[in-house]
Order: sequence, then C-alpha cells, then structure tokens
Amino acid sequence: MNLRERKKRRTRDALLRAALELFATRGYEETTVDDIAAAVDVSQRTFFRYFAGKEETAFFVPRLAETLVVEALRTRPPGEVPLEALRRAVLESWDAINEAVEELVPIELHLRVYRVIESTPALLAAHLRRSAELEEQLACIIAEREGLDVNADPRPRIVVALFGGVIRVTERLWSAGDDISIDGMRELTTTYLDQVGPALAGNWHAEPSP
Amino acid sequence: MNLRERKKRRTRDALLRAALELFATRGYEETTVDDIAAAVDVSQRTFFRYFAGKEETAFFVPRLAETLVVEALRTRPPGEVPLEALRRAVLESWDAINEAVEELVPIELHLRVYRVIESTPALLAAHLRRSAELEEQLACIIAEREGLDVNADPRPRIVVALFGGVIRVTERLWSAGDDISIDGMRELTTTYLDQVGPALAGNWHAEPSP
DNA sequence: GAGGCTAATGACAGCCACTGACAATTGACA
DNA sequence: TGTCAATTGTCAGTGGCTGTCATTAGCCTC
Repeated sequence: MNLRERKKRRTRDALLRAALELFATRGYEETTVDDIAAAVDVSQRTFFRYFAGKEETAFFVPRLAETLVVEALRTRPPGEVPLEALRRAVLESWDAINEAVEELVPIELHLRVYRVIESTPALLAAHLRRSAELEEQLACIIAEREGLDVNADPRPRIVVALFGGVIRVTERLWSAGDDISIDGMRELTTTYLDQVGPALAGNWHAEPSP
Repeated sequence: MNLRERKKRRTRDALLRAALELFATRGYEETTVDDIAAAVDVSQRTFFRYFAGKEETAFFVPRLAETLVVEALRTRPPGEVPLEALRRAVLESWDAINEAVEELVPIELHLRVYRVIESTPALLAAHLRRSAELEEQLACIIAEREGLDVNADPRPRIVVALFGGVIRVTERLWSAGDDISIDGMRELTTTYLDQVGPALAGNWHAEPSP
C-alpha cells in the first residue's frame, strides 16, 4: 500500500470517527460538516470528497454489516427452508460483523450512533430505505435458492418483509436496552422469530406469549 | 367560513396542486420551492408558512389516506382476529379515501406523484418512515383490541409489520401497473394477503403459487 | 535527485432548502 | 371609519452540497 493510499485511508477513518463521535455526543442535526472537517483539520470540500454526504458517515458501519449478512445468506445450504436460511444467516454472521466493525470504530460508539439514528427523523428515514433495499436483495437470493421469479411469485418478498419487520423490532429493543453483547442480541432475535407462528395463528387469548 | 379563511385555504390548495403538478411532470429534485411559489405567485416565505417543507406537499394526500385507515381499524368489531381486522379496515376504507382525495386533487395526479415518491430516494425514505409511524399506531390499536401491552407482547407489532410489508409490496405493484381502479387494488391486496400463510409454510415446491 | 506527471487538497463562488426579524398590507370587527 | 390582528413580502443569514481552478504533495522516470 502506497504512502498516498495509507494517507487517504487515515484521513477517511479520522473523518468517520470524528463524525460518529460528534453525532453520539452532540447529536446529528447539531453537528455541521464544518465541525467534522475542522475536527480533522481538513477543508469542508475534502470531507465531501470522501463521503457523498453527512448521512453517509452515519451509515458506514451498518453498510458493512449488511454486506456480511448478504454474503452469509448466499452460502446457506439449499436444504434449508427460506425463513430458516434467513434466521441462520443473520445469527451466524454476527461474529464476523462484530470483528469487522471493531476494526473501524469501537462497538460501543456504534451503539451510541445507532441510538442517534433511531431518534433522528432524517436518519431513521434513511435507515428504513436502506433496509428496504437490503430486503430486496435478500428476496432475490431467496427466490434464486427456490428457483422462482421474484417478480412473478410474491412469496419471496413476503417472507423477507416479515423477517425484516421482526429484525427491525429487535434492533430497536437492542438499542433501547443496555445489553450490548452479541449473545443477548442473538437470544432476543430467536425469541422474536419464534413468535411469528403464534402471532399469525389468531386466537391470542388461548395461549398468551411467554 | 371567513373571507380570510377561504383565501388561506385557496392559497394552500393552489400551492399543493402546483407542487404536485410540478413534481409529476418535472420531477421532485428538479422543482425548487421558488418554482412552486412562483406558480402561485406568492413569496417563497409564504410557501413555508403553509408547509413545513417541500416534502410535506408530496405527502399531503397520503396523510389523508392514513388517517382514514386508522379510523377504520378503530371501528372494527372486536370479534375479528387481528390480521382480519387489518385487512378489512384497509379494504373497506378505500372508497372513503378515494372520495376525500378527489376533493383535493385528481386521483390520476396522485398516482403520478406516487410514482415519483417511489422513484425518488429522499421521498421513498420519508415514505417508509411515515409507514413505520403508521404501523406503530396500528400496533397500538391491535394491542388494545386484544387487551395486551404493546411493549410487553411482541405479537401486535409482528402482525402489523407483516401486514405492512404486504401492503407496501402491493402499493408498488399498483403504482407500477396501469390499473388505477379501486377494485383492481382491492383484488391485488386480497390476493397477496392470502399468500401469507403459504409463504410461511416452507415447502414452496410442493404447492406453487397460483 | 531534478523534473514532469497526476492525484489530493484548499479556496472561492454559487445553488437550494429553510429560518428569523421586521415592515407593509389586508381582512375583521367595533 | 378607524383600530387591531392576521397574513404576507423582503431581506439577511445558515447549512448541505457542487463546480471550478489554482496549489500542493506523492510518484515515477531519466
């Protein structure tokens, strides 16, 4: 790796960390791009040469995680039923995610930024759009696994929509609680996914949720 | 109603229609607030006194529709199972929606704007966030119907997430196709909702989708 | 290791969404 | 009709973001 390349990487990482730190402490709307650039001592123009917008810094880490989940689903054995493949892909990619993220920023900082994302309307909107795009990708992979046409058969998108909905609920609970651990997250997710069947059954009063 | 009030309403409606017309023809990003204000011959500042932002004009009609759906769900008989109540609330409020919208802008214009929403990243993001908020409301109503605590029992949010996912898929199909009719939309929705059970069953190869 | 090449940066000007402040106008009501 | 309050226009300013151009800094060759 060049001196030039190394320098670029260092600048990008510095900008990223400065941005996330500022978002987490001061809030997203309250930090200007000038603040971020000033914290790294580069011009505002340079910031925009590394990131397409202020938003992109906030979603740099989540993007990493998504990439890994998609990869995990791609390598799931074909024997698994769709919902099961999705569940395992997510549960089993968390270790890799944790590792990759920690190389960039402390997980704890990422948690704090995630809370900011959930509580900032503009960021929440962007987050949901990104999730929708991810779901589209997953639906395509599922369809391929089952030898179906995503646009002709509604079922791939439906399972993924359901799955995505459950994941989003657990993500929110994770960020709201104070258990950062992977195991805690894993447990939460399995619990919720196990509720899907009963939730659709209908007669909720007969068998109250545990 | 006052002369003053009538005048205000007229200005607001004019701004709304001008904005939607411009969005539909020229595109969202390509029309500036100045354009909209100029089309109605008021100052830019006045536009911002009627709408909190450019976005708000694009979602004025959808907001109307959401209000009616929430109301419809609230008045569903308690005997219905959650998913059924949701389905009927949506299907049976479309007539009211159609009527209310047409009083404001032509449905056909709304369709064109909806396509713009789906294809403009910033608007799509906002749309998804609004949908999430709506789902939260619906989950609360469902929980109340069933005498549950939304935060303690995951099932209300899960059914609503599933339902919302299906609705979003049908909305996209509706806007992509060329059948604007209510009946077409109704049929599409029922078809997709009927797929939910089979989609979760798992063995998709045994019983291919109709 | 001097010089040329190219990539990275900074400085500047400008667009657009949006806001605050103040003055001018216009409907309401006695 | 005159007074009061609501509505509007004007102006100035902030923040995100982009294009342009000159300057700097690493790279590569002779």
